Amino acid sequence: MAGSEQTAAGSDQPAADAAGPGRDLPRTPVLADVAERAGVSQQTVSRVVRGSPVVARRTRERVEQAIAELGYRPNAAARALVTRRSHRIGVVATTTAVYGPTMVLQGVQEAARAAGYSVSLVMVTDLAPEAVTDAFEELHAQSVEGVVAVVPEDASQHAVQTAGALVPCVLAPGLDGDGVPDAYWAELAAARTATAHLLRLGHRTVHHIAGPQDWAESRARATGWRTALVEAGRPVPHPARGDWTAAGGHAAGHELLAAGATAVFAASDHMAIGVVRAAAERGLVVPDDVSVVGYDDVPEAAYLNPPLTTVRQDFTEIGRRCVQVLLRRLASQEVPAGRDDLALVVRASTGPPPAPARRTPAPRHGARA
Amino acid sequence: MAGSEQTAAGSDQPAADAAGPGRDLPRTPVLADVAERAGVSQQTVSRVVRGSPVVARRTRERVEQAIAELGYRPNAAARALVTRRSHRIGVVATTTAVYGPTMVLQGVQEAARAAGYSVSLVMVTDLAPEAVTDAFEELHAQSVEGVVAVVPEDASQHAVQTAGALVPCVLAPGLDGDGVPDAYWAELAAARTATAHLLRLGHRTVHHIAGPQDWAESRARATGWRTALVEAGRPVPHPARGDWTAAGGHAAGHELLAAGATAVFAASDHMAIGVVRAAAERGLVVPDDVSVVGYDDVPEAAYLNPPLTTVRQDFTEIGRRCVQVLLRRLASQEVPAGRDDLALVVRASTGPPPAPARRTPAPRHGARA
DNA sequence: CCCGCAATTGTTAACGTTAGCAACCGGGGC
DNA sequence: GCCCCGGTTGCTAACGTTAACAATTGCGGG
Repeated sequence: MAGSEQTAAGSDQPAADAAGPGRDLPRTPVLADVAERAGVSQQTVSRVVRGSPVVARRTRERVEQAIAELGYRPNAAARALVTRRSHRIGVVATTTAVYGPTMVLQGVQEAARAAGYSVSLVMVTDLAPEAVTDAFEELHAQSVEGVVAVVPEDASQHAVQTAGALVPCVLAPGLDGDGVPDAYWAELAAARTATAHLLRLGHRTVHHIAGPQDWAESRARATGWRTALVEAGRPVPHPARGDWTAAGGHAAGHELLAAGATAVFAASDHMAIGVVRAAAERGLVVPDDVSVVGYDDVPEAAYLNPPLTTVRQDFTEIGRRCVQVLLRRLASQEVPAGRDDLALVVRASTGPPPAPARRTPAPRHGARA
Repeated sequence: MAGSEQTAAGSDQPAADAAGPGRDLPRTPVLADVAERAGVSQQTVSRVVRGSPVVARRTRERVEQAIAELGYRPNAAARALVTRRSHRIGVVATTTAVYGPTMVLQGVQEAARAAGYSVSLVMVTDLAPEAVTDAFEELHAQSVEGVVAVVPEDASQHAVQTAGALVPCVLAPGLDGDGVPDAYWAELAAARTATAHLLRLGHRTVHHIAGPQDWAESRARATGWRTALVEAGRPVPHPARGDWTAAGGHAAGHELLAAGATAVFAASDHMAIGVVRAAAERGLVVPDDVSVVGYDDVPEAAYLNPPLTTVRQDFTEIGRRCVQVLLRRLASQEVPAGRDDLALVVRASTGPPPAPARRTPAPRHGARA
């Protein structure tokens, strides 16, 4: 050991080490190379790299210098192999509702990185349970330590149960286990508030465009809407169903508007955009003839025509919470429950109904429909 | 075969898991377990797993059954260690302009998966060169075989050069090396077409809201806009600068409208949304008083008020192409050049100017600003 | 002057897989 | 009868790292 090549007059190409791979060979350096250069054992280098406190100061400095000179990088695969820890989490995300999942993804990435984890991504376009299961399998094959799923609850139900046995999973809102109800209640409450806002403006009732059936979020929002209506003793019209997109909202909007809706609560901003468009196509002015409320508060919401009243949601925070829950679960710690990032933000797309129940206001534009 | 440790009888542990793989121990099975069960060597199992053709049919079947029974999964880390191939590519993505990068990411993911690669994601919020370099370093530490970068060209310049020496990199539009000019020309041409469309409608000139300076896309689009103006011999007004967002477009839009713009070409749909809003705030009607063109064709564009004329872009395809280029480069194959996914789609946000040079039309709304 | 302790450092053996080569086997050509 | 053959299969040694334990050192106390 400590065969200092330098003293051995190594100006040209001496046998740098036993096997004799020339030192000028640009092979990526490994622990052994650093050890040789620093004149210590591999184990000591390993200790330095991992920040073990038992290394003498002088030794550590010498090793660190050797690392810097050689440009040494630990090999993740070797490390994962021996420690049985990959320091990697997986994300299964749907791509349907672009804005939300993306922001969640960002939060996940951010939090994971901060915690020393890297993230593997699998995006699923096909939401058949089988496809989702495949996604989990693939992540499992990469030996991720946990998975965050940003997919509709129903599609992932089976997959989570199957994969959950192999690797810890957290479902999107990040409040699973005992927390699930909380996430549900929070969404429900926000939807209820949004609906109540419309009722308070004087609308006799509020129509709803729900999201896809298999999302728990859709159900929570629909239930919140229904709750507000029932509490106020108003009729509960049959909800339309959208697919989170503007196109879906547009179709559903026409349907509702044809039925005489004066207030529409859409389960996503993009669907709300479609509703506003449908109204315009029918010669109706928002908010004079019809009020529209969205959900998500996408960045554009404040700049639409008219600016959209909506429920703000902190997607990034959701992503961070997912990671937190996952990591705590991995460490068998208690996970926090509760969610308070939802807030109604009132803008110009909502107003009193055109013809309130009791009063007959001066006609202002006259619905041209 | 596997019995070597047993004959050696070295361990004091009751054979449970020291020697024989305790069949009731729920440890995850490894190659050796399958080998023992199938009565063959590890090597043969390995060959079956990898689909090597030299295994006899009967043997293969026996091994496959053992694999199924045990639920064996190859260990990715061990495999990566010995083959020196991670079958993983990295993506560095900015999160600023949500729609584009997300769709690119989806294309990347899709293509990578199809090619047997998994993807590691690092999102950068801070676009300082140093932060971007960090992102590359992190991916390198995960021993990715290549990196796709969806970040502004300038921020990644340094990082790509640094990291490029260690691992192959492809920059977002996916046509680098000799292809870069092509991507540039395609964007330029599309912007030129969009601008020409406005001129053909009768506008004396067209104002422009550019994207952030450090994106090559911004420069290409601005140049295309300028080219169209120069070709038509029109004055070239000073362009405003946005940040891809509706908020930025809103501010820039006010600026341009105050300067009397009748036609605005925004470098992104979200900025165009901001412009339309700014127009509305000034009592201007789109397209009667001012025409607006966007870029991207986000899914909502067709449902805005009014539906937005814009340049369609196939982001997913871009992502796929990035992977293709990367993989071909890894195999030292020729990479294709060229890009033809851009197309102007004309909708209702563009029309003739309110007061063409020669005629004096009846004033219709009168700007209340 | 020796013992033991604490602080360091080194040695050995995994981790689960694949590559390279050796070994085996039944059969046909000479 | 011998040798070589292609088709299979097995053995051994890596790959780069960490865990567990052993060895070495310096130092104060008995």
